[in-house]
Amino acid sequence: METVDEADLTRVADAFAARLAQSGLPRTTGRLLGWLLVCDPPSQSTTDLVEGLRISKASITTGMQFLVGTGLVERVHLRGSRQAHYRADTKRWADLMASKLDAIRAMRTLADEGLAAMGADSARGTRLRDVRDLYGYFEQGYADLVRGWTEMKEERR
Amino acid sequence: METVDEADLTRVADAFAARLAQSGLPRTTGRLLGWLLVCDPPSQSTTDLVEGLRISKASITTGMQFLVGTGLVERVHLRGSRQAHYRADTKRWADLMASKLDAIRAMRTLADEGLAAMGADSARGTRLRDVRDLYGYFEQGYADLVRGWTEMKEERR
DNA sequence: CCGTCCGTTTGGAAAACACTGAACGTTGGG
DNA sequence: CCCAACGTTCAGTGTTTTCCAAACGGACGG
Repeated sequence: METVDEADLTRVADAFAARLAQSGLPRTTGRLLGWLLVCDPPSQSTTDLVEGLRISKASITTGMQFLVGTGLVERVHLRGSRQAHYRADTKRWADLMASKLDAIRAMRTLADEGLAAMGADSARGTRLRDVRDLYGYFEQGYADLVRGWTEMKEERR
Repeated sequence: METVDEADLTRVADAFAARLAQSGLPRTTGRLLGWLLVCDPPSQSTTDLVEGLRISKASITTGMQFLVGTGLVERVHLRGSRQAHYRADTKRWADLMASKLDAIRAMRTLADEGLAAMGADSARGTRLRDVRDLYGYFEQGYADLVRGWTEMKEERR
């Protein structure tokens, strides 16, 4: 059993962080999340994280507040230790994908409201109708996708 | 033919801007894009925009550089006018939706690379495998969605 | 009741960002 | 040849964000 190079793992965590940063997540928060996906053991204490990622305690607190808030990470209490431990909850990543449906729906709704604000049949509405049709299509299809995933997970139970 | 209240339209444009701002788009750029979806006439000169949106010339230049760069807006030259005119190109919004596929794929790739960096069969890889499966599913399904849209548009031609 | 070990809050430094007015270069009309 | 109009670039300002060190407060062991 070959041991895994820790430097490789931090690189993986940082790669995740870089990608997540493009979605607006702060760098340190992304590093926390990425690290929790690859670390060993899967549950890490604050001091573990400070040591492994060279991030201040303060940043860990704020980052974890967000991650625990979204459910992507859960706090666990390990017996025998008074420290807080954190563990990635991969089941919740599906919620993250599902939440994008809200963004799509919001855009479709916006287009509908815009159309209502003008004469819905006027030539001026052509552009908004295009936008609404596009988002309407994806709203429908993406909702099916999300449903498909959850159903697949349920029947595997 | 009832005339449309211009204040209502700026409100629609601003609503779009607010939504797009949540995706990281600067406020003024979002207002430009929203306005071009509802304005009349559909093609607007820089001075039209300065007047209608109370945005500085400079911001219009930089905002339009981005919007034209993504293809969401196109520059048109109206005969008889030396001014640059901008028009929303709603066909390109589909590209925007398609580009999200890249983000999904990037995440799936990241997970795969992470798995490769560790022993792929180790128990440690469970979390990354979960993530990869999720993104793999959505990568596949979303690609089908995008394809469905383009095919639908092509056969309507 | 004291000292130690936690995590959180606070205050602030540094950097990134959005937006603007003004200066600039270019182009067409007179 | 000059003037006016137009878009771009530049430099500066105010705001927001990210991150940390230090102060703080609570809980447990002795």
